Amino acid sequence: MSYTVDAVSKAIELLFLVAEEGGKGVTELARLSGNTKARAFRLLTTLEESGLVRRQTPMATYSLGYRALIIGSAAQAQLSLITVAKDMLEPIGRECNESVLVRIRDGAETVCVAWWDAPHALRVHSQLGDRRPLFVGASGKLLLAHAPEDIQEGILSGKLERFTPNTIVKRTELRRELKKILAEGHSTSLLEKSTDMVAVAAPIRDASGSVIASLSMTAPVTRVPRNKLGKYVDIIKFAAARFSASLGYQGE
Amino acid sequence: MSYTVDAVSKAIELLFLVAEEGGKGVTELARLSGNTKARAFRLLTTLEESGLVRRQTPMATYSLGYRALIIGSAAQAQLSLITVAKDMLEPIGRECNESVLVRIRDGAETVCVAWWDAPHALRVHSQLGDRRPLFVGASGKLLLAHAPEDIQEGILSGKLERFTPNTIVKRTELRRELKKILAEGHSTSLLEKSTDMVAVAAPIRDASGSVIASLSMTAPVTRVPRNKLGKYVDIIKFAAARFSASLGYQGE
DNA sequence: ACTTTTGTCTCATCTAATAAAACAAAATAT
DNA sequence: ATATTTTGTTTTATTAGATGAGACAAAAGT
Repeated sequence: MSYTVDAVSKAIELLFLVAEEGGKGVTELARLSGNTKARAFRLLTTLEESGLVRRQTPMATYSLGYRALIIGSAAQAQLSLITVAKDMLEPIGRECNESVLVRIRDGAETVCVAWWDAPHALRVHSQLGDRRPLFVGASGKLLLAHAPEDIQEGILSGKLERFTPNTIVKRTELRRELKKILAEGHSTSLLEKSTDMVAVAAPIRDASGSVIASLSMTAPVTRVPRNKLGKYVDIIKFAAARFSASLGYQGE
Repeated sequence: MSYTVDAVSKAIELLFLVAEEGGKGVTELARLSGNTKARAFRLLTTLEESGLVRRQTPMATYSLGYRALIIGSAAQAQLSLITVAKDMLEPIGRECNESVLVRIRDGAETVCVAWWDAPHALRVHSQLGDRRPLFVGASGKLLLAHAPEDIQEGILSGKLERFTPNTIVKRTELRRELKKILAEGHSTSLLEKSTDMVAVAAPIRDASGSVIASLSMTAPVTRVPRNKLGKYVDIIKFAAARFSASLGYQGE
């Protein structure tokens, strides 16, 4: 028996459901979450009372509330990864003269948690909360390479969706790529996610030494052709090491 | 009997407590939240399992987790106030050529939920989640004027902390000011919160007509002396009206 | 080495969350 | 308009499961 309170787990599950799919009613949320209508109603009412979700009348459709926003900003202040990123990302970006961002793994996806946009007219526009699959792109593959076995197996046994001609969709090839990423300590992407972008990523470690995030640079291929990518590998790897040091990582 | 689930309310209360005071242990959180140690432990373990909080070992100290961050970014996407602000704030700011921001009321405080920084060397630096009391400054007083009676009474019966010589600390004066704000449809602040800033605020209304936020402009008094403030009143009032219209407000 | 304080765990008790079903209020169809 | 379906909301009796108290262990402090 684990030390968790079922009603709370179910309520949080419901909160995440509302986060993913805002604007749904009690009946649908109940169905999607596998709760009875009565339970879903009571849990949602409780969440509403706290301000985490709010009910749009009429028709009682639920979406996230302002308290969720506030919790999010408090999290930004408490997560050292984010506070460090706030200080370090801009200098790193200026060094690259390209957009840089920090992504973490959330299940089988990566999420952008911090970024700095390069001041070019043509640039990648990133945003807090941007998601993408774990197996494409420099940071995706990097985080996949450092993910627990079960996550890796989950990805490798599922279908690998093709985004561009360069997307790695063959299992064996992806496995080889992951091995290479671990050996070299960085990851690159040439037009894997979209046909005009390249990227470089390196691991960010916390005090315990485990990889908690990726630091990546991404730029249009027209500005950074593949033979010029090597220069950025060094910058990003070194910057990621400094980043890790700021988080208390002692290794090398 | 209200339709809320007690365990869930208590868990969320604990989540908010962790948001306010990160880095505390089970015993202290239990004491602060009025729960038994066993209950606090179980609730925190449940929150931890969901990723909303995380436990720093050793010493089991709790702080917000990445899921809180993710929920926050989802909330930004779902709250129309925020999405509208993302589009409208920059043009409004450029029109003023000063920093502009949107604040909401949270209990007896205001919270910054969106902002645009003017590109001056000397500028107000705002941030998501910035808090301040409800009775000082242009947006504070504006939101107080539109707050429910019990909130107003709570503020007016408590102590009004002085921040500058210009802070309104007399009840009767504050009451008069609130009445004036309601009558005129905007609010101003001359050096009330800090000795070098002035501000103008106007109400943002949603489709139901209730005031849900304030739109304000704030600038150093050296750039906007008090006799030049009138110009901004018009800009901000008009901008707030457009803002409200974007949120579905039909009135005038 | 001792004391205090912390986090973790067990267990019997009874609160309080639950499912099911009735109800009401919309929305949709006829 | 009226009937029908689908929604959200409320009640109630039942028993699952959350609870408080306190034991325990592992640190932290003295």
